[in-house]
Amino acid sequence: MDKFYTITELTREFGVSTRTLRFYEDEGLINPERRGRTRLFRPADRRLIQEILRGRRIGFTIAEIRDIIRVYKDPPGEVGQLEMLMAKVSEKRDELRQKRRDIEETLAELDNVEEACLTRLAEIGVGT
Amino acid sequence: MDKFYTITELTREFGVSTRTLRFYEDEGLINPERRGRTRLFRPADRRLIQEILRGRRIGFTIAEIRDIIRVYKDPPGEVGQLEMLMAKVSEKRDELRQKRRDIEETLAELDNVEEACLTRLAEIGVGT
DNA sequence: GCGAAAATTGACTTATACGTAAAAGTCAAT
DNA sequence: ATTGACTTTTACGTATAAGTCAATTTTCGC
Repeated sequence: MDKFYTITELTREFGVSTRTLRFYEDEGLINPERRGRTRLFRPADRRLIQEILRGRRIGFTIAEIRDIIRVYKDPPGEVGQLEMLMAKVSEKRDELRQKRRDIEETLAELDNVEEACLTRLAEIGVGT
Repeated sequence: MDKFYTITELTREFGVSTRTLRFYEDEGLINPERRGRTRLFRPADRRLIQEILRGRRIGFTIAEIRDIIRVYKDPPGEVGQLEMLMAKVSEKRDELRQKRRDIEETLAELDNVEEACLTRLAEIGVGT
């Protein structure tokens, strides 16, 4: 098989621009192969992009996403580095839990907003 | 009672700068009273700031936060406006649910990262 | 009512995450 | 060899959400 994707195939699949994928490469998040100058994206690259976009959706910065990715490719060898990373992971986890709470609360609030809209619509409907 | 807060009390409580709160005022998110030129923040303003920061944490833009806030203050009177708002609410809800999924997945991944770190640490520890 | 501390304003700067334009290269098909 | 669709690189531009700085007020404690 040895399937690969072109850059535009992936931009279409994920709804991002070519600029975005090249930017991610510049930032060292992905490293597609080349045939001449043209990028060849392998399934592994594709999965990586999915991860990057997931990180992006929850508000991670490029640097943070890079840190997470790096653990897999190139796990740090020094104890100090490992401990720093674990501290960061712990911090991120707290942050994500906070975010999850925020989302729950905001979802509840959106329900209120919707209800307020419906009430208002009913008022208008009755009045006319 | 008629308690109020100064701007710095709130910056300390919420860990933001005075410039940030003034920025939110410029953007029409809050409207603290004035005694002379000095802002007086009432409990209602304080709650509003909590909401704004919650919105910020989950990645809403200022404009989106403003839209949500406006519904309470000044619910739209036209049917068209109401329907537009409800469509937005629905969209936001989908977005938040996606984000919640992303967070769950990333939390799971952070567990993996941590485990990888621990394994690596154990290896190093044994080796030396 | 005075002086330090706090608050205000405006103008400018910053960081992140791309967008956009220009100019040239690639490649398959005609 | 040319067309057309796609891709590349480089370089500069932009929007959002504040931060920084400096120059004034304003307020508070005594």
